Amino acid sequence: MSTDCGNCPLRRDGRRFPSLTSAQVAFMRRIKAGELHVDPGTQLLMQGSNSPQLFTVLSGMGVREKTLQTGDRQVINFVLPGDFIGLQAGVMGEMQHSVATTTDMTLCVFNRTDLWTMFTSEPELAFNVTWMAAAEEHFLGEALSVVGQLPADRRIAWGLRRFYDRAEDVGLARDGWTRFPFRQQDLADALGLSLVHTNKTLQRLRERQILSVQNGDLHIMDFGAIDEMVEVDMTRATEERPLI
Amino acid sequence: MSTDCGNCPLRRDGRRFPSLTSAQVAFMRRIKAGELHVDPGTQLLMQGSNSPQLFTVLSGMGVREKTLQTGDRQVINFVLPGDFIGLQAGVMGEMQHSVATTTDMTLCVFNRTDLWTMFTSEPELAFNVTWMAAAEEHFLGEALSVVGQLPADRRIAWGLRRFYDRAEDVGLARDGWTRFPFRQQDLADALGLSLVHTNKTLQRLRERQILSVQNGDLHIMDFGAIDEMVEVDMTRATEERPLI
DNA sequence: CGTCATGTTGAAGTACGTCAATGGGGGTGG
DNA sequence: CCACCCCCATTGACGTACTTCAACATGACG
Repeated sequence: MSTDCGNCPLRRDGRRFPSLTSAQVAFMRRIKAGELHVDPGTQLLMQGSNSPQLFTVLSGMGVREKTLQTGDRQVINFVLPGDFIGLQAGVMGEMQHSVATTTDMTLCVFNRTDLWTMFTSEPELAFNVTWMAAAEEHFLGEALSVVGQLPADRRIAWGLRRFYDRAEDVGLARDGWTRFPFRQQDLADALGLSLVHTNKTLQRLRERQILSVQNGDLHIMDFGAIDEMVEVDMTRATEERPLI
Repeated sequence: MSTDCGNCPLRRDGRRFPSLTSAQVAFMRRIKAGELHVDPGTQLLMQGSNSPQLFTVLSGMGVREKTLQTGDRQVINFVLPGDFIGLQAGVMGEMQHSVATTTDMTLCVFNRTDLWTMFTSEPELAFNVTWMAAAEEHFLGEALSVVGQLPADRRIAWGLRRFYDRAEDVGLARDGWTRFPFRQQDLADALGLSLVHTNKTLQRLRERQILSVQNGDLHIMDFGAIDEMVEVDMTRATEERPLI
């Protein structure tokens, strides 16, 4: 049974997504091709492939990752509900990274060809797509700065703080706590660190009562300390963010 | 004297930009607010500011850079003719990085408010904006992978090869040669390396007859060797790329 | 002819990576 | 209920690619 766009779970409750006009809801209903449920450990989009689909994550988490020819892996970003994935293939013709799930996941499926329809008939939604691409571009510039310039403890503080904020935005975090269904290896690959060094640095952050990752839970214990460690501006847009 | 959009220098000759319909040219003429000429060393867009303008680079080069609170600097990307800058501020409200010139530069100026007009009246141009944002997102994901996973010599090989390809796309490179109006410090900051190590690594790449940077010129001597060093897929889109 | 910016070089320190072993929890099968 | 395995977290020892410091060289410019 497919979720109705007029009753999208992401737009309910305290989440930071704006509501749509009825015409926009009707449009989304029309282009929604279906719903996809997948298990943990599933490859959704494959590097080098040419997927005709775009997805919006309704629930569940995963990683966007890029595998180099040596087998080195970079986690580009963690994937959370509300994320729109596949735009690069939709726009550029071929995926240059993969998306893999780490939990059960439910996704909305759209056909790539309908993206163009959106630009001609629903400019506000099209603008939202651009907004999201620009937001992701901004995030990646920040990630590049952190990985390029900061030492291990600050990278980790930044990465987990950013994850927490994103989880909070979609109603998945409260009081410093959130689910973190990833391995230390995933975190290491996201921040350009080795597994061993990530493990040891995580331990010291735990001892310093700053944050802790255990049993798949992330606990931010000292927001102030992280703000001081992280050299980038962590202020977030206060406005609602779009969703496709 | 301002350049006419119908005679845009970027769309002439062997450059990889598509031509526009006459309606599109008329639209561009209408929203073009003016032209800006600046000297080397000029800050165009400032981190933390709220510029009401968007720019397309007509000629000249520079850097997009992010300064951390410690003073550490990350060069996010080199800026070349054809680049569209200011979208993040245009879409998200505030610049999170700066753009600075390293040569004389001429830019087309647009008002941010006209971006919305473009989405309502010229969907194809709006789609092009999204295409460019997705392309930049792709580039940054690749940069993150390289900085996160590869050793110094491969980072440099990747960075300079990518620069060469981009320069070639806009007709500024031939036979392995192109202008490179940046300091070693800029390259180091782009790749997350120290100046000293960048210098020594550049020297070894020169001795190995792979590439050389001297007197503001970049010379790619051995494309094949670079392809082997660089662990990412260097294939480029063969289609024409958009320009705003 | 001094000053400034950039490139170059050597020496010394360290944050990080690699290697390798251990331990624990959760499945699965006997 | 135990035995086995697999995946992942943890720990210690060791090596090194990188950073930092500091000095010097070069050319442009006024």
